[in-house]
Amino acid sequence: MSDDQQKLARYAKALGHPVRVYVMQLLGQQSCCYSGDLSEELPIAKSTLSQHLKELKDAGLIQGEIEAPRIKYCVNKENWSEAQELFKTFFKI
Amino acid sequence: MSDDQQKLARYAKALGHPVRVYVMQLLGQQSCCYSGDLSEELPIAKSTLSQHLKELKDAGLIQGEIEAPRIKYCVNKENWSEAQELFKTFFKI
DNA sequence: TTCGTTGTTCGCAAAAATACGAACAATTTT
DNA sequence: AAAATTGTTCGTATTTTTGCGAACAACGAA
Repeated sequence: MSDDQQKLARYAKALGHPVRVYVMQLLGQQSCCYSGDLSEELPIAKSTLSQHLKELKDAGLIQGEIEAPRIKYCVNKENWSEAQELFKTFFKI
Repeated sequence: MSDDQQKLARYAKALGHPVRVYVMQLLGQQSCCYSGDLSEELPIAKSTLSQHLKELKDAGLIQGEIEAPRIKYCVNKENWSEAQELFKTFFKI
């Protein structure tokens, strides 16, 4: 069980929920977003959304920047690239 | 939250554990494998491994074929291709 | 038919994920 | 300073995941 397999599993796990996939896909289209934007579109409680964002942050896929009184979320490009590479290799693309 | 996002999340979830990534990666190199082969290489109980294989089977990523007294596991090519496409699009490769 | 091999299923336990509302904190607006 | 906005954290409950050993089932071999 290699290090890359561990990392891939970690990223996959973070993407293992529809809400989190949705968020990442949105951040692919528009570079940033705010929790409030998401909250309007998604049928979940704010606290639940916050937890999903935390999961993505903990996995390293996104990062938050304070822009008072809001928080601007963006893709963590470095880790996103890593995930991209890992999945690319995994699927032998 | 689209259907594709649901599917992607489902596949990602199935790949969200190192053991399961390991199994899929092995099946990428050699077309098939037996539970016994994996059991020797992985530091987990047979019953635990069996559960992980069931997860991959339930997600549609692998399929088992009886080859008494063993079970031959292979990649489910159709679903694997689907997953491949979904991730490809997701990562904009 | 009895034994051995292979792998699943069962029963259990502990940990993690999911989800919600209420309370809280930080900052801006009034 | 008071009120409004934004989003996190807390407390709680439910469900799912992970893991093990023991028991079981299916089949081939002796």
